[in-house]
Amino acid sequence: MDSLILSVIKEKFPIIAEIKLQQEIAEYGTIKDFEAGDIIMDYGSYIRSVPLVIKGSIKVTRENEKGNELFLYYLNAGDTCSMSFTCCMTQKKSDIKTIAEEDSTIILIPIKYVDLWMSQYPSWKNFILRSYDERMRQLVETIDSIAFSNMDERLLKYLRAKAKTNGSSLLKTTHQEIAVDLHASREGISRLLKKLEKQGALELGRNKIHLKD
DNA sequence: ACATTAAGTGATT
DNA sequence: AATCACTTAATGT
Repeated sequence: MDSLILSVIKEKFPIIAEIKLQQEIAEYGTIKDFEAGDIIMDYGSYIRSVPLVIKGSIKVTRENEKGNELFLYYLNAGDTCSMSFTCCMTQKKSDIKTIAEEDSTIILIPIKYVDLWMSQYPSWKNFILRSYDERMRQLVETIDSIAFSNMDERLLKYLRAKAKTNGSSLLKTTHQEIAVDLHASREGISRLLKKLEKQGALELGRNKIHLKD
């Protein structure tokens, strides 16, 4: 059993309360490290385990058949990937791609235990359901920001989410990257950013955006 | 100094 | 708002 996992679970996942469950996670989970930019899961891959994020942050992106990408949300320490449960359970290919936003560490739980613990440990079931609920809310928010808000609001939301997940208001990114994530044109993003800069919401530089509050 | 890549601009649809 | 066809600016070699 891995005592590092044990202590990190206690610290980052307080909702997982049963000692016995913590020990099982430590016994059957494996730690994996990723460097910023690493692709953790790609479209079309089959998933055999569920990740618990213990360090860093992970960017979750959706892609359609034509290769159009769309940013969905970030996973941070204490989060898990809700998509991976259903993916595992139904043996379907992944519809999403996950990339390490920063250097990140996750614990991989084999699907067999994810399933088993649902019936054995109330706090596990609770944790899974709560994660689902949270993610669902976040997705709905994302959907209506796509459906109803103008691009500049969406852009601001995107920048704020990025700042939050990185714990810094100085974002290292390019207009092109943002355009891909938001499924917009680079020129459009440049113009909107310029507008936001004039409004005093941020400061622009090459490869960087300084977000002001 | 030169090449490469990011960002800005105006016109067109 | 997207796309095109540039221009300008920043950066790496």
